[in-house]
Amino acid sequence: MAGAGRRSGQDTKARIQEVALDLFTERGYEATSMREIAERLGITKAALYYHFTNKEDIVVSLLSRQLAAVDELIDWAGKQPRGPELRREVIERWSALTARQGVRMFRFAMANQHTLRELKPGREGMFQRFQLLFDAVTDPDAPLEEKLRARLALLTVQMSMIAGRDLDATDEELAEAARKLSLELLRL
Amino acid sequence: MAGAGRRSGQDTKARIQEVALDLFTERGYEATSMREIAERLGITKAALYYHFTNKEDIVVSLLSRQLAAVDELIDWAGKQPRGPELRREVIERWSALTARQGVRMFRFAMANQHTLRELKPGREGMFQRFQLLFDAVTDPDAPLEEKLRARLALLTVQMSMIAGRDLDATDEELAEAARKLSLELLRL
DNA sequence: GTCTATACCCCGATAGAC
DNA sequence: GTCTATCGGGGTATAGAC
Repeated sequence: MAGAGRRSGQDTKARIQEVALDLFTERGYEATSMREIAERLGITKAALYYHFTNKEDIVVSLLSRQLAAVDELIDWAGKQPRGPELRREVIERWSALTARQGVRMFRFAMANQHTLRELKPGREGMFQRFQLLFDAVTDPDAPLEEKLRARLALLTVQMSMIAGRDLDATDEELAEAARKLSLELLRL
Repeated sequence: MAGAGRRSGQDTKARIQEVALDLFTERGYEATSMREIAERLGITKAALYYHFTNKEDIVVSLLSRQLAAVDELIDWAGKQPRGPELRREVIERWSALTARQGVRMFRFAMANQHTLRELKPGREGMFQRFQLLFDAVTDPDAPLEEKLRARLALLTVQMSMIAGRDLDATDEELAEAARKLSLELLRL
């Protein structure tokens, strides 16, 4: 066991992420100040800037694992033959990803859409990532309704986590219901 | 015709709302500063505070007409007998409201969810308003999936305006496709 | 390598002069 | 009805203590 009076940099960094995720989710990214984060941890604002280059960097660090998983799904989908089977499989994986990565992160992402749209961590921002997933699930020549259907099916998984928050069901039950409705929208 | 060199207070107020709606929608509420709004109009920040008590007041003034229409729908729905017929009619009115009030306003509302959740203009905030609409459309004893279905059906109308933005269709075509999918979700 | 002190300029908001 | 001046607090940058 390490001494209690000293903290490693790794430890502090993780604690910053922990506190930041809580505050960003509760009050929103913009409404949360660097001073608040620092105060909760008993350190100064400047200490945050040792561990992260700026406020945005904190949020990017929080999302990086999620984004890597999404990128993996996009790459996988790009290599498969198009069709109803792919659509079903993408929804299944997308749904599993949401459940596994933690509903907490996705609630955070949905609640801070506007902020996140500006960020470009790695590949090209999550707006473009959604676009890529949409493309994997839709035929480019499909009629408007079909394209909209595909987009809504993917968004349904996340939307449900927000819209069903008060429904007195566990996150797992909610995710399962969302998965079913999502497949239904794609007529699978 | 009024003289061109003088502006009435009404005029200035309307011009502030115009510029603010543009900026709030493009860059988001939090990312837009009072100075930017003032600069675009060739006045100072302080002048804004003559016309509006604070930044939030501008956004509330922009939403007031929309909210009045939503309140009307809630009140009407509350007086009708529950059932599939009411569900269909609520979706139809909700959809028409979205189209009529202007997609622009709803894009703004969706893009700034987190900000708007804190506001309580008049009745009780738009989070509670959604809740009331949900209640009108769902049986309290319905299973989880049915309740989620109702919520998603209502949200689909708005979500489509965001998700289908790149689909190279007119707002009217998009709204019509969304209406159909929304009814489909409710199995009507 | 880890953090504090301090200073910068922009933010929303207010007071008071014109 | 609009301005200037000012306030506390926000994100950010850096110098330097340990």
